[in-house]
Amino acid sequence: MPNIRDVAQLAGVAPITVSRVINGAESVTDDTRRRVQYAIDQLHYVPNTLARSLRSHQTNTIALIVSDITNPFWTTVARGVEDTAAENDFRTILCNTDEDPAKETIYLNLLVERRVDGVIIAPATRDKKRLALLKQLHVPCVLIDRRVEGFKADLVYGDSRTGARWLIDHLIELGHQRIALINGPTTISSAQDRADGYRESLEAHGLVMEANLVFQGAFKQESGYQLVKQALACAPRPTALLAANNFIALGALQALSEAGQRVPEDMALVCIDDVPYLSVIDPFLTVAVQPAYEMGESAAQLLIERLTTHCDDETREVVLAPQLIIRRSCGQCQHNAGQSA
Amino acid sequence: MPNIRDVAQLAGVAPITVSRVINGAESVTDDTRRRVQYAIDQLHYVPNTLARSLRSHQTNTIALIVSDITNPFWTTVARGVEDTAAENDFRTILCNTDEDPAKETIYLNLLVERRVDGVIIAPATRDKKRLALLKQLHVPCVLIDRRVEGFKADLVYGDSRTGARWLIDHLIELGHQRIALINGPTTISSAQDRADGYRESLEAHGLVMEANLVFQGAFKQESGYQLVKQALACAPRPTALLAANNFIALGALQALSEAGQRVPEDMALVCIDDVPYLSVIDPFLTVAVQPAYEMGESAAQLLIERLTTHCDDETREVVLAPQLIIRRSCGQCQHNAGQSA
DNA sequence: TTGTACGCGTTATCAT
DNA sequence: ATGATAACGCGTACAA
Repeated sequence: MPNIRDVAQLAGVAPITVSRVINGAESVTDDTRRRVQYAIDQLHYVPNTLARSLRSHQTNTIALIVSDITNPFWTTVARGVEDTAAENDFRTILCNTDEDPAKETIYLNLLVERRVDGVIIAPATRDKKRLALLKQLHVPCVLIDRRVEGFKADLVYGDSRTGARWLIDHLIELGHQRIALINGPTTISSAQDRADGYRESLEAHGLVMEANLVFQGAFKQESGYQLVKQALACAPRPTALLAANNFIALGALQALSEAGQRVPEDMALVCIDDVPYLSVIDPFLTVAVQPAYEMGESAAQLLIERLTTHCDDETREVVLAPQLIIRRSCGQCQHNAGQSA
Repeated sequence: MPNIRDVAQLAGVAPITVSRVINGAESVTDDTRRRVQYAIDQLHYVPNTLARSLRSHQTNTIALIVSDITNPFWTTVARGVEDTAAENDFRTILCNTDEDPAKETIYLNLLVERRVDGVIIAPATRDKKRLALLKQLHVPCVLIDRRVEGFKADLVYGDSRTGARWLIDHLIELGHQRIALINGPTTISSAQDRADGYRESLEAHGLVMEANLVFQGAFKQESGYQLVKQALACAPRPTALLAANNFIALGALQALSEAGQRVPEDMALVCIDDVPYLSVIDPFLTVAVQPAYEMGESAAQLLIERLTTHCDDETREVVLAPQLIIRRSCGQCQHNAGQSA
């Protein structure tokens, strides 16, 4: 593959002149520029980013580490990050940990090896040990979707506590009294927030949180499936379910379908985040949607600002409001930006 | 950020010794190794991949360029590629063109700038001009899902012609005579294959392909939606639809739902590739699934073989068989690896 | 077993 | 406006 010296030789100039042409420097005669450009075209020369980055100490690359790439919530976040990064001439490396701390460690090392300029991460656990590497090497970092206590970094997350509260408010207004929570791992702040919102709404309506109606597992379909099977065995049986995320809701639908329970006639179901593609068929699910794309945008914005200004001032925190979408079986759709209460 | 010389200095050795320790060379005393490792830990030293690649002319990175990252088909392909690459100690860069040739050009340049070792690509069009850059610079390339006539490269694709044939066979056996094809852009080989299979099956059953029952647009939900609305206006109306991919099927479901047409009572619907998440609710769609994961695996395997053997022998072609999944509204599922006829 | 010298491709700095 | 030189961080070739 041709290098800058090959081009320089063919154009009869010094390598630095080629560099100037590539980078659009002013101080080059139109004539030399033409000759250099001709040589570039002739040789199909493409500059080597590796060498460039080695010199400049900048890769123009950021990383996004998510916990589940199969979840449309995260792919939407990724789009927000990538679009914002691209607008600022940054490339994005997308990594998927599958909620596995070991994978997270591997990726963090890999990314530092590649000298990414910064990292946006949804940490697999609230343990800050793994993130320490970034701090030690002064790699700027933005936490997304999940807080990590004691780790100083910019932070972007959705207010899912409020989202959960709205959903439970909605169910209670519809007359439900026994509402089960099918949650993710409460070691993760977002799951904790949703449990908090669930409890707060119940209490605000003079109801008590019953321990045997609160289930926790993973943010996965299989977990939702298993937990809802358990929930259905409760006596008395709950009349409504809050799924803590979209995949849990899918598992719930699966379990309910197997048990011959119709939604919402036999069992009400609401969840945080929209359930992919489902509304095409039967748009009945009331959900509190987190602004995934905006979360990605916001995180990338914070990171890139830090990268370009190089100022190490106070960390910033962005909390984005959810959107309640109330859907009924009749097919009507009612979108609601404000609180439903 | 510390470099190899900082570590060497702290350990009281030469940089090359540190290099040897990092790369697990035998010829290092246990004592020096310990001292070096201590220095590495002390400084939180992480080797610089950029410099390493600059020296070795190898980035251990391949690229996968897909046409629609929102489609589960492609994310599954990506998993196959990434897993296989990772097993062979290669990293994968994932790029999404959204079927836009301009984006494709940009990505190809970007990837060459980064000196990826090889590229797996689903070309946005059958024009081989954009791919020429790879050839000129001797960057190994594997085509996936789509053929490009006159472009010599390894090739992996699913036999969707057979898939389409099976699906139409199935519909005809159920008694359907007027079957519409809702296709993608026939400039793409996979769409062409599906049209061929459609026609072949009709002819094999003594039916003729009616031009006004063949619709073509994009491999997107919106396109499927619009085309099915047109198809419903046909007189006499078709009794069955073949959607050329899963997103087109989603658009079809949307259009049918709006028109008050139930599937399959009022209109039969089959498609190539499975429709994401839908079977959780109502597993009624008969589909011909392409082995997406295996396609990714296979493509990565071909590419990495070429990278490691450095031999420029003949190009290879891998055609993978689809799997017919016949589902009925009653909830029964019948999986069928062989031909349904 | 360990070290020295040099080169990978590019750009910053300082000259001309 | 253009060029010479050195440096980024690492690994190969060869020497000690």
